[in-house]
Amino acid sequence: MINMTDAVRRKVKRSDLIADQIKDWIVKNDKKPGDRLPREHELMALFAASKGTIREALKVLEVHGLIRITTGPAGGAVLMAVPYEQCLESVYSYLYFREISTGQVYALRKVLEPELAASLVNRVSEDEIEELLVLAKRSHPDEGGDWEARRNIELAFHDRLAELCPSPLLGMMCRLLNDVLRSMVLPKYARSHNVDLEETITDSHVALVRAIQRADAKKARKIMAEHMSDVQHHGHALETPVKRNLTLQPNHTF
Amino acid sequence: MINMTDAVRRKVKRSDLIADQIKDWIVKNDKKPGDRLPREHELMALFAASKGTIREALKVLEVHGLIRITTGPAGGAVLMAVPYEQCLESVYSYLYFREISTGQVYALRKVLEPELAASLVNRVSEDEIEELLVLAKRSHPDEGGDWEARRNIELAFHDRLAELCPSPLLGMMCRLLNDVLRSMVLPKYARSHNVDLEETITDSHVALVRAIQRADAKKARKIMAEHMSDVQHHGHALETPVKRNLTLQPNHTF
DNA sequence: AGATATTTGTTCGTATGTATT
DNA sequence: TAATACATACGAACAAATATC
Repeated sequence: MINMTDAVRRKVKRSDLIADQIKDWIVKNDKKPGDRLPREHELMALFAASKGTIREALKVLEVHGLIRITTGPAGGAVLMAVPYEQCLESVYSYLYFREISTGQVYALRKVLEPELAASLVNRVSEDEIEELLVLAKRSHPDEGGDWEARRNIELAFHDRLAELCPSPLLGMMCRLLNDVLRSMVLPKYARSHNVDLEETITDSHVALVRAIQRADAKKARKIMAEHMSDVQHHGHALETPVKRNLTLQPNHTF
Repeated sequence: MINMTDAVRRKVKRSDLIADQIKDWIVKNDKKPGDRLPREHELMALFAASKGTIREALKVLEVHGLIRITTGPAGGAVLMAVPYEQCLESVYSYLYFREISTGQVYALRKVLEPELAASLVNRVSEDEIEELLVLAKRSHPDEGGDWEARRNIELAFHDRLAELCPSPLLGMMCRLLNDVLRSMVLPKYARSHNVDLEETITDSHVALVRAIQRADAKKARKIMAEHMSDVQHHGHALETPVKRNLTLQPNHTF
């Protein structure tokens, strides 16, 4: 049965309790990103705890990505909108001891990406359309680079779509799947240089951007659905558990 | 552009670096849930850091839910599969400063829950079928309890489905949406005692379990899709941003 | 550019609590 | 019950970073 009390009961340490108290303080005082938390010494007085304990409590918020701590005068803990990477790191930890197959990832992308595509209609500027077009064309096999680099560009295109998504939840889920694909599946991917498929991919991307530009949600959803079928059939061959990861690799830049 | 180096570069503190080193140690030594990490003193020697720094590093892993630290002899840090609640807490932090509408939540459930239903075919035991049936019937308006209690039972049914899902990713996403609904949307929900709808909901749940029992994936998907349309239309009226939360409430038990 | 004040970061010593044997 | 091995908490001192004058 659903029982959250176990998770809550596990918080017996003073630092964990104080972490929750600080969270309550944030909600209660309606603090926004950029606002500063009280200083360590003030927190020590506020919650009647020693420096070490307060620091452990702040560490909890910092690990969640809720605050950034800087030294020096005018330093301290400032609130911030949690960056996506922090969320990803937690989800990676969650998935580490669970078996994921490539088929499961593709199955999810198949239903989520079409929704993503449709959600972007009337939501992207002309500049962003242009940016997407450039990115889409860069994944064409004639553009050079090796096979893996082109796959990364392809995923970067999907990442950009997710970033532009007006629904934070949908955007997060799509980026999540992209990252799982990138860091866990791609390295195992058989290097099957299927040029026909690669051209189809590029064409789909371009057609998709055009549909979004024309504000044709129905067409955008359809193109993405077909696109997902294409890559699913290709990737489905390797029905293997994905490689596991705990730390984020800084290889995502290109 | 996608640039993970910022997130990585932010880790300049010794404790964060050591946390990553411990993660690498876990992956390298192929440690599994239940295995123990070296003692504090050994870790101090291994990574040449003081007690406080090691403690902060362990704190990072503990916040992610990757280890649980117990006191006493034979105590210390033991590895564990990250509980779902820990993942949820991170996602809550991620969503805290982002605007989410109820419509976005329902739109996602509409595409994910049917997949969840289909994924359960041939994956649940007779005992679990029986358990689901009991749970399904408990949400009937004749079963007593107030409106909110019945909504919670309804969500508990969906939670159980997600727990049984063979795909960790899909299961996690569905539970996530349930929790967002429960803790952020339900409290605002107009108490519209629509008895007809409530009976329809119970019927759908029962029919769904029967379809799963008959291993009829197509029917299961269809029933869930219609079910999602029903509740979406009802909940869609309140197109408001959802209430924000940072700490998990232990109210989920009933 | 350099000194200084302010704030976090790190370390140590010690005392306390807690679970095992 | 007592001895133990360990984590937890506190306080004080010092180190490092950084904004400001």
